[in-house]
Amino acid sequence: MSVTPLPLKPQRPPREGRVLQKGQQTKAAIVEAALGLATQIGIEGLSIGALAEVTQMSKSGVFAHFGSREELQISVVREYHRRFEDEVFYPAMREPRGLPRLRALFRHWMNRTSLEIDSGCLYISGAVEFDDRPGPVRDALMGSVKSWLGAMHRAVVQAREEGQLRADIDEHQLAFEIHGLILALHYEARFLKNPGSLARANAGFDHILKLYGAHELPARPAKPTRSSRHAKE
Amino acid sequence: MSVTPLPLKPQRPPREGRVLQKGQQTKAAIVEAALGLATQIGIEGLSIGALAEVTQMSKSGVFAHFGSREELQISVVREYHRRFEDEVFYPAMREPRGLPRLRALFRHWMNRTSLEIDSGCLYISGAVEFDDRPGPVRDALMGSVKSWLGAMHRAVVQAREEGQLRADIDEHQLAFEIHGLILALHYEARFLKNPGSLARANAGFDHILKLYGAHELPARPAKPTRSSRHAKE
DNA sequence: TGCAAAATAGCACGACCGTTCGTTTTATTC
DNA sequence: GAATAAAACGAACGGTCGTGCTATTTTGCA
Repeated sequence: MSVTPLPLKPQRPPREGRVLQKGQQTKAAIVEAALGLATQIGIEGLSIGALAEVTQMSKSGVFAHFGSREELQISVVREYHRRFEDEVFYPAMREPRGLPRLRALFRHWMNRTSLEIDSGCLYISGAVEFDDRPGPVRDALMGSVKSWLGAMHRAVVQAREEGQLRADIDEHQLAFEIHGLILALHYEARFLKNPGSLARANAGFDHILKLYGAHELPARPAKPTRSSRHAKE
Repeated sequence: MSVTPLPLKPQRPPREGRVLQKGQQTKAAIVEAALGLATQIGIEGLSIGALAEVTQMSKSGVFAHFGSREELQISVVREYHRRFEDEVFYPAMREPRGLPRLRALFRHWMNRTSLEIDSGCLYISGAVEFDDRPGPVRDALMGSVKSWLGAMHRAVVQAREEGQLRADIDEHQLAFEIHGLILALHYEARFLKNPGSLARANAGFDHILKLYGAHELPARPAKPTRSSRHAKE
């Protein structure tokens, strides 16, 4: 009992040259379906049975690709993160740093959120589902959200460094208020079905920029800008 | 089969004089426990079994008080509504109409939300759980939320009528942004465990008032105020 | 104190859940 | 083609769920 069983046959490592795409292919299809399900009924609402029905597979067939429901949930979170990056983060990063990039981040975020009025947002529903349920799913979710909010925060910092925002602002405060606009949009549009929420979120962003913006201030930056520090451009 | 079965004994209506408070008493205790459970794991997470365990009753004993899980959920929503009113709405209504009352509404709302960082908010988790799940529970939830947001909106309108806010504002816009602050607070404090969220929500409210406030404007109201229309005070 | 009604318990049901296991089908390599 | 590994299946298990039925206990009033 306490003896560690030795494998009768030496366990050869899986061959490296092997491509074996069929498995990955259906796994991707399952994750795709799971993502659609999860955004509508929540990550916790995901069930192997329902997923098997959608993908026309057997329960055990679906299950085998993940080994556990939790691993499936994590895969879904990771896939959502990847898409969020592709749709919101990377496009905005092509804009010049500072206010243009901050505006682009918000614009793409709004675009995605407005689509998610119909489909649901995993970062919002997930936050509610896992706000006091520790575990690897929650960790994955928090990691993704923090990485995104961190990107927003960085954009605010850079905009201030460029002298495009008041020098005395708290960047976290600005990011917090922007986050609130997105959350209010999602809440009032998706749950309450209030029309006009989209316009209000946009107007809110303008209000924030009006309050924090350096429009009235002279063009001299109060702090050394990043471009001056790096002596480029 | 198609014959409507007649009751062998004539069904007498329940006696009116009977008081029988024991039932209502344990029912209230069940709802109390259910409320605690629901704020933590969600309305959909409520289960008769778990509730029976908490209240030291049998499943069927708990069940009998409601007749269905859905009715239990509705009772929980109603109880939450009642407490929200008692804790946030009524205290604020004792303040004079206009800006003082608006400030009080927000202050009490903040107080409750900051407590709910630990316990959870039914209006927020419920919105996520029922945003595309029609039915009586969702209706009850939406009714409560709308009634509360309506009260906030009314306070904004009155503050403008009193000349304490700019005359050209959109009251829905202001209410929307305030709602966003609360949502961001709940998200960042409860899920992300970010410290300082409370202060940021408060600062956000001040920013909104600074932007919309009539501080710089002369005291002449641009529109007839409610008090002048009613020629009182 | 007796009695009817209300309140609660006990039990079983069908449905669905995640998971395991042995088997069968399919895909890849020789 | 055969050989072999990967992938998918099907049935079953133990568990929890909401709910329906029938007893039993408790309650409140005559």
